[in-house]
Amino acid sequence: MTPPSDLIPSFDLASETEKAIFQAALEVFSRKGKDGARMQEIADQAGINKAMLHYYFRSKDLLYTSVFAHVMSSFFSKLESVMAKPGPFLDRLEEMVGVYIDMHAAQPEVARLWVQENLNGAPVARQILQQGLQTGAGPGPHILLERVRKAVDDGELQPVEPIQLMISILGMTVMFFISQPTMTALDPAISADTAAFLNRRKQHIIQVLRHGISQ
Amino acid sequence: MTPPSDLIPSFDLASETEKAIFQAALEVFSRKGKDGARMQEIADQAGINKAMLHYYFRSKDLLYTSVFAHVMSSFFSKLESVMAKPGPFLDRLEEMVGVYIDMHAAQPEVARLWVQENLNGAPVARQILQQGLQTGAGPGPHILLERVRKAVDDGELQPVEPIQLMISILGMTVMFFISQPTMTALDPAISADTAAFLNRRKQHIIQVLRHGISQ
DNA sequence: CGAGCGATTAACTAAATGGTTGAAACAAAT
DNA sequence: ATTTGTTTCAACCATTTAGTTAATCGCTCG
Repeated sequence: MTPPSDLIPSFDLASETEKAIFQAALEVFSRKGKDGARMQEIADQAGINKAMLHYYFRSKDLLYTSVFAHVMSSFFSKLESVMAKPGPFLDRLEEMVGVYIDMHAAQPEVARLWVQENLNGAPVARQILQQGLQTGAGPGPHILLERVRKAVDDGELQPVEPIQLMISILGMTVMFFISQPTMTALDPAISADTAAFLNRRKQHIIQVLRHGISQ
Repeated sequence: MTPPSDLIPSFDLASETEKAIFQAALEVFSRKGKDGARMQEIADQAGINKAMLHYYFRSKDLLYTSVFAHVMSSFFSKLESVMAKPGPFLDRLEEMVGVYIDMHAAQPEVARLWVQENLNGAPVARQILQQGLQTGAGPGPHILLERVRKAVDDGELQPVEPIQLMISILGMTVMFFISQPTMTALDPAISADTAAFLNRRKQHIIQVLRHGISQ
């Protein structure tokens, strides 16, 4: 069933079922949180028997940790690669906003899972970070912070506290995916054509970041 | 024990225990979500016997719905009263950002509960809205949307899609309270003096909204 | 005092949940 | 065909969980 898609010898010889479990777990955990999720629901969503969950991942805790760690490191590395590029900071920022929104549009569960973890006090995130060795996750968001500091020093930006800007960018890009039910209830145009809405969203964020909204 | 604090005949003769339950439920639900929360944990946090939860609120569902509905309507009414005031839109906005952040600083659980509900697909919020009759909740966020439309028409703002601006404001003000563990891990200065950080946050948001960050 | 009544509690129940197991199905190798 | 190893599953177990109950506390009022 599972053709060895490429010959890269590294990790992840994931079988179809393993991938199905992974995706189902991501969806359920991101909606209900670690404690709210039910193993049976994950199994149903993956279309497999509950025993398989424990066959591939030993326990609920391990399943959650695996999903969270994997998903975060893949997101971070993408982020880094964008921010590491050279060029004017605001252009980098513009690309980052675009990429970030596209990533979340393709997989909104990732942001939701990250929020769930934070609402819960981020115990698993802490544990992963302390083990450290994880996937060589590297500097992660620190790159963005450093880049902002440099841009301010170089006079590219008005003086801005890096962490403040980071929270603002994160908030503007991610908030929609976190509050989608409320927002679509407020404005039906969103669900009518979500892709178009998200394109307008990118432009809006860039506009605000560059020039603000005052006339 | 519970002195009839004022003679307003309306609702809410809540006893001390009822208030304790309410607050404890808010805290636990906001961390774990409706399904993740345990009635025992709520009881422990409130310092009472678990049976009292069912004595005052009949079931877990009813407790959650009560807490969510109450908390949302009180937040909305505050919001409305700020936006309804006259004066230049950007001044209103500035006041709103300040009030909003202060409210969340005083009770971060409210935003967290709202996010939990949204992550879960907002079934309870929907149900409450359909019943409608609830607390005369009124127009709620629509006031903000209308106000933005008017400000654009009057030439006070650059052309902005109201819902986009609303998401941006919400994102910038609320995101910190949702992602506090991650943010404090990234910048220890935050936990050193959170009040000062939040004041800088207000100024930053206003700066971005008014003029953006480009030099 | 003591009858009445709301508030409170420990002990209990039925159902749901995380996790286990032993056997069966399946595939590839010998 | 037999073996060997992996994948899959139904049935099962122990614990946890929402919800109940019946008894008790503590107050107020006659």
